[in-house]
Amino acid sequence: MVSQRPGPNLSRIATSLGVSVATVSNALSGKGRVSEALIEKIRSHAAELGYVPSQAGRALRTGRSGVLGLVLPDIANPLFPKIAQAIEFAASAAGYGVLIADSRGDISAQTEAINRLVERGVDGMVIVPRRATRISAASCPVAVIDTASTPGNTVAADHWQGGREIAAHLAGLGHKQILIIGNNHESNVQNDRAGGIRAGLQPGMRSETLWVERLENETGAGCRLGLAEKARQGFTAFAALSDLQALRALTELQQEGISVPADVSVTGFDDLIWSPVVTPSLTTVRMDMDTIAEIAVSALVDRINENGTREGVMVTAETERVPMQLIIRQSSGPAKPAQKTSEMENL
Amino acid sequence: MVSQRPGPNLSRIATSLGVSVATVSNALSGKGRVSEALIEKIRSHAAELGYVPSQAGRALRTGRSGVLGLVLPDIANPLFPKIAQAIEFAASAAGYGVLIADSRGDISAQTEAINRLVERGVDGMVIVPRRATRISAASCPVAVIDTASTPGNTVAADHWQGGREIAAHLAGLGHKQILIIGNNHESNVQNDRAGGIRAGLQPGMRSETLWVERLENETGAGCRLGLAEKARQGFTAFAALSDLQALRALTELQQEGISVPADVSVTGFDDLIWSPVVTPSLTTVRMDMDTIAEIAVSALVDRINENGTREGVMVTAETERVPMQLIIRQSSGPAKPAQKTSEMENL
DNA sequence: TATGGATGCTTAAACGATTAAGCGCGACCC
DNA sequence: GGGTCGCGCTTAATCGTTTAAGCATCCATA
Repeated sequence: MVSQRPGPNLSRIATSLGVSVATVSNALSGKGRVSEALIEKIRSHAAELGYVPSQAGRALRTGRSGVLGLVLPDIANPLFPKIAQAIEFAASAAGYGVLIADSRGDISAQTEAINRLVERGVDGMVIVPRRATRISAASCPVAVIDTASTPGNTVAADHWQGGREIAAHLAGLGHKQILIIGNNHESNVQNDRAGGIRAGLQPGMRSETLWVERLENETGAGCRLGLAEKARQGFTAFAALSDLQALRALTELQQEGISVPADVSVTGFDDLIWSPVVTPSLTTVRMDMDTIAEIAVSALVDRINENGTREGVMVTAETERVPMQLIIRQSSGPAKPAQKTSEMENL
Repeated sequence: MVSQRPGPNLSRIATSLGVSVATVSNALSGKGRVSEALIEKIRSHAAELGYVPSQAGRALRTGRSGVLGLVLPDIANPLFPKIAQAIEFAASAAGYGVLIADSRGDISAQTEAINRLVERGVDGMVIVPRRATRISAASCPVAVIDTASTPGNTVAADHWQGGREIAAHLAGLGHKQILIIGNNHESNVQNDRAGGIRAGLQPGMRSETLWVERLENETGAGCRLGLAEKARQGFTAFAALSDLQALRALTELQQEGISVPADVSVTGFDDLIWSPVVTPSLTTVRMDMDTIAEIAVSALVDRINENGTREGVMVTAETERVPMQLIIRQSSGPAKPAQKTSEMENL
């Protein structure tokens, strides 16, 4: 009843060439001692037969599945494609497959997702944690991608520095009053970004922070942010902590007849797919996901290859923060001279 | 040198209880003949020890890995999160894991990605093909999600019907001249959507199609679409074939001082994450990804469970097209009476 | 009282790979 | 010339699970 695997296996190659399975295995893996001539013969014959090693057999023997898990808080997050793509690429290059698991927002589902991956025998996993959750002990090496201020973080973009880049850019354009727009004040990432912006303000500049989530809890989802009013109050720059909020700000301002970047500037974070496409295209800060993924995966792979089991499962990397890159596009421009000096006196 | 798996295995449970491994296996799987009392004893002891069956051992014996592959043309496509989430959910519910593979846009990479999955021993895969590519024979069951007009398609949203919904909606609002905006005229999906729109036009309505890709090839990426000009020509509705193009259209029109929906209407496709968030929120058509994923996965699982190997690898499902749902938001409204009658004479 | 079958368990053989250990054999060294 | 070593291969054990087959035991039926 067992469905036969279609392809040939080691023993078929072995009997077909009149050698032992062990020799074939050694020849293909290049590990044992086999003569050059035989290696060549075995390899070509294996290729001819289209031999594909059985991961199951290998996994059973070696105790390694060759698969990494990727746990995401919510795949619907638009940042996900880049992360997944980068992780998949890095893992693939390192010879690993990637098993995905979505924790669908809630924390118990995150634990469940981790368990599912462990049951599937992943050799390690990359976790992008939900808000400030603590990773309950998984029985395999774990790399965490969140932000440097998260305890146990392995590697992440330097969100704080990204915030400073934004602040410096806006300062250079002459903006004095900056409205920071975030959607989740519990997110470590967003707090770091906002902190970076505030830390980068020059003397004579001030900022205020608008948490959209709070606004929505009070007045319902999809509500107006009231940015036109803010502009009238003297804010000339709207620094969103994610491109989604930036897009929201941009379209709301446009709808209200406020011109971007002539009247006010709008900036975002993450350089999501639509950022270059909207009009005006969005000035934002990009994470170097490829580098982050590569560091996370190679830290994970290094730990997996140390056969001596360390005490902790959390993996650490040498480089903990990867710089973010400012992408200047059309949505940011020189600050319009303040008209309402009464508001400026608030400084 | 072989790293020991941490948890207990069948034989540890067996010796610990003084029974044979086979009995333990039978008790846990409920397959053979074991007395009720012993089953209970074994199960509780296994749970106590935190026994987790080894997928590797099971896979080797049964020839099934319990893993499905998901091949995507380009994870960076913003539609991906929904597909991945839905597939992961459906697969998870059916007891399968999901291994992802990105073909990164190009066709040879798609073949490579498929091979990688086959090498990892997936039991089947879901493929969202790149444009009009033919799937080169994979040696496992394959479900294709594209559009009903693609040969070999397993299940997909009814893009044609979605187009008709849009057309009917715009017709009901009194629009006469509709500009269809697509980005890729080789995409089966986009062609079906455009075809559906055209087929749904009422007498007295006309449409024109603008392929952004062509425009970009001529004038460079990120170029203006010239929609304001089109609006002046008498087009009152802009029906984009994806929300990304809709967003592009919406922001360009707003930037040019054209009000949406007061002056013109904009519609999209797919109900992507930003659609409800932009101002005005986007009228669009949503695919029922959960249903599509469930159909695809269950067709795949059914085929996997038929141990008799059928000749073809392409899986078919009973329901081939899943209706799309019109989501009416703020970006579409009544057509403004035509001012340039000269243009209207073109009818 | 035999006989047949159901019951509850064990034995053992796979699945396909890896890898330590062993075994001739020729070369080399002192 | 005897001991040692390296080479090139084989033998055999092992990973953890599933499952067909076998073997007592006991109950029911003739």
